[in-house]
Amino acid sequence: MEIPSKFVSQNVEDKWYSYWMEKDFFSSLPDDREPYTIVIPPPNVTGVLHMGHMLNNTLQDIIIRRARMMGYNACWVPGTDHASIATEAKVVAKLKEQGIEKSSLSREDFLKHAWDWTHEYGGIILEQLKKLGCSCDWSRTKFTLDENMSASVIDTFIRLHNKGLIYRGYRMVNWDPEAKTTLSDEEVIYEERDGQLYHIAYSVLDSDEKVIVATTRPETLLGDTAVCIHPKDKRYFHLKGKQLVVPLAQRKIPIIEDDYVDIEFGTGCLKVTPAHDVNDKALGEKHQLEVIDIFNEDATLNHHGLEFEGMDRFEARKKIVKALELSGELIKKENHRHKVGTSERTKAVIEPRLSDQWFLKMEDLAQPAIKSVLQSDEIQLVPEKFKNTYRHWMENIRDWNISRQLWWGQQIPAYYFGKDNSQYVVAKDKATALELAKGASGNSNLQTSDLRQDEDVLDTWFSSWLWPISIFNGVLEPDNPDVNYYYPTQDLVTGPDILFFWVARMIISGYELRQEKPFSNVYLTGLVRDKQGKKMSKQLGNSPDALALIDQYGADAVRVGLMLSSAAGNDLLFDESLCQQGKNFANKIWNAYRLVEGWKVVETSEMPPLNKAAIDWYNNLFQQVVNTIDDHFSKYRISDALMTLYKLIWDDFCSWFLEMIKPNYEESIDKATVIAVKTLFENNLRLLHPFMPFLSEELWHHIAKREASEALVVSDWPKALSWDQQYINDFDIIKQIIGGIRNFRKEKNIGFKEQLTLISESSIPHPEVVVKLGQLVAVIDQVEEEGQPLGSFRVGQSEFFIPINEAVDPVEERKKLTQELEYAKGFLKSVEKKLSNERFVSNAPEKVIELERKKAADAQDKIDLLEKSLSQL
RNA sequence: GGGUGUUUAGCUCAGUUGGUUUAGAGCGCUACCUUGACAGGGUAGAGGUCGGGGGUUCGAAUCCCUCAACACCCACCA
Repeated sequence: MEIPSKFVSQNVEDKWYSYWMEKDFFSSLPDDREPYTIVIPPPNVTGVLHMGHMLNNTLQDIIIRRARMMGYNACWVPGTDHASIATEAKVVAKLKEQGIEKSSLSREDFLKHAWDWTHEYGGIILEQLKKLGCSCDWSRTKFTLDENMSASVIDTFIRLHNKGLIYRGYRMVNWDPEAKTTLSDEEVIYEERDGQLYHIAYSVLDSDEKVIVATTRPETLLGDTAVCIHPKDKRYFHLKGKQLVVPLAQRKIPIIEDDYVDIEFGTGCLKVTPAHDVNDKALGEKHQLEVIDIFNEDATLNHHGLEFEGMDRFEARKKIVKALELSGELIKKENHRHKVGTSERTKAVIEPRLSDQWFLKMEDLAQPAIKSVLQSDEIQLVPEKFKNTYRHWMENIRDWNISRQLWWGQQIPAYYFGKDNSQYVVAKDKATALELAKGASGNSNLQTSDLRQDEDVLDTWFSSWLWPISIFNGVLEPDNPDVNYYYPTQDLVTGPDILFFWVARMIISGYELRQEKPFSNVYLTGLVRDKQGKKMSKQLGNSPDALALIDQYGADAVRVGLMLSSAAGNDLLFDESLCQQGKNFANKIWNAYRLVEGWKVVETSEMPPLNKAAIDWYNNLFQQVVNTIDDHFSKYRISDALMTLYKLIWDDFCSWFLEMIKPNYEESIDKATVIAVKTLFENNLRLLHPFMPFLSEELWHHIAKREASEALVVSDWPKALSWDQQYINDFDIIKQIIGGIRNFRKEKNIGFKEQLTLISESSIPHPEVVVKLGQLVAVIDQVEEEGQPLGSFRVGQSEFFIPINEAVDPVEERKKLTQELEYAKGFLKSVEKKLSNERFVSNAPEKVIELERKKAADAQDKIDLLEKSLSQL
């Protein structure tokens, strides 16, 4: 026997993955079967596999492998996302290392570098997913910047623009001065920081009076165009209509009144800087104030910055505070803790900035998406608790800023022309744009060179929101066979952190573009956290190396480790010991196989009754478990499904079933039993395959030599049939009996099998309890026979004793029994109290009362028994 | 500031419309057994006033109120 005593995963993983790929088990084409489709949440093309990916891709693989075995046309479409900001930031950083500034490159040259980068590192993550065992249809791999995918994005932009849903607006946006781009609200992270609140004196024009204004950002005073007071603030009544002088800048600005101002905060005076604050912008518009933008795009001061021109904003702040101190206009500084918006990607402090941006109107688009999740249940969120979050966001949805000042992505298909580029048209290419522009301007002499395409690209999410449609080319060819067959998909598995960025928007685009939901179920995983409870992420660097884990424990073990305790929507505190548990499990199964394989088989002998009983029992138990597991799957309780299987295999199959079947040392076993055991083993492997694909496939081929068409990956998921519960109940009793006897194994020095035989051949004269299991008969009697009690066992809630010829310590036994008796009496008392409660009897359902009566009767029986036993001790 | 959710054994979590739960699982722990499948395996056991307080009910981990801690989301007050 050369089978190693431990399961070695590495070779097995490579072997079977390439086998599956070679035999083309994962790819899918439309046929007459029912489709089961999952689209992968596309990871960042230059990303590396982390725990979050492992978690949600394992889930998807489990679901799709089971679907495949259930006879669906399973199709899991993989792909990657261009992740405009993140990738561009990486490319810029890399170029910087080489001494190249982005600003020194043309758009074309930069994109060339970006593509080089993508080709070099892109797809690494997909290779890593293969290591994990992901059974994606790799022939369908998509990238959000593929030609067709980009064309789909442009097409959608044009379509929505022509519907009047996309518009251009001069808006306050989140500006990342580091990346020199706008960020969506979702990409801004607010951090608590200690700052200072500066009280600055503004002189009232033609008066000696000063007005004190509080601000956390003194440098923006250079862009002040008013100071605002509350109209009912008595302290400042006399200032109404007057003008102030901005310190340093010496500009004259008006005092305006607005009840927006909080009288209580600071000094009750608010400096208004329309160019650099969202609220100030609103005030500015209301009161028609001038807008003075004091920053360049990298947040250094521009020509409005006086002598501070060219300085970085934080540098300028220091200098300006100093200058105000010198001039006596800085009245006081106080510590002030406030929140500062930072860029998710570059960590730079974001700057509110006014600029031209493209927006998508969301309110109307959101309606079908609200309905399908919250009213019609066309789309199920798992777990349901996310419905509330979803509702809250959708009902307060704001227009989506879809432009980004980047180069890496789909360039916005808007073409400007005319005087100062004041006009524009939207078209899929320059030639079409030219025609449109000629029409729009009435100038038929326009040339291609008169058109200037918008410099910005579209938000990455504006391409990924089309993902379930565009990967089947359903945007450009809405009627093609693929999209008609695969769309809508079944399940989406992703993290709750992108419920809005992505999930909600896919639902919106699905209804807008195809009038149909993109998927039926959304399984939201938890975030993977480390032991300290911190979110695991690349940025924090606390994520364990996913591939190292696979190397160390094996892919199957890591999959099991991740699944073991990760209920949907609950965060998972990742602990490597779970992988060890997975590895132990793999090893256990491996060795169970070694045991079976090592048996000496005899063709001639008959199957002993005990084996027959055990096989019947396990068959029934198996059916019950299949039903349970299917039920767990239908509720997306993957973790529970695995735990159920884990217990079936470890406890019932290995610890009970195989122990009963296994021949004594040096003895042989009949062929019929071995065949039956191997069939049961195979059934176990079928259930196991989605969770542990490599190990299960390996053993599947050890058990029998099989053709490709018979591989486990494409075999049948066990059908959930009915079972005889009596078998299972009876065996539970047998287990308890044996458990009771086993305690005395040492004294008796007999094996497991003899124990069973002992029971089955027992010839106690007046049996009070007889349990039948197939042909196995356990006969149990109370201790009133000539023998001394050797051991006790419980059946249900009753305690019984087996007469055996060895004595137990009577003192210990008495103590134990007395304890049991007191407990039983207490219990009976509580039940009787309940039963004597009139309100209970008159109100509780018949079923419940019946149950209580039974409890009482059982307890009484037990008390009688115990008392009898005690008196005999 | 607004919202949502979580709080059950040492750890990670189940507990489905209040009633077969005198609260369960896995891991861990303790004791004993076992060296011919399994540097492991088996059996048994300990361990929880279900975050605190109040209420509804014949009956509450489960429903209501309140307080506390934690997490996340949204908005962002100079």
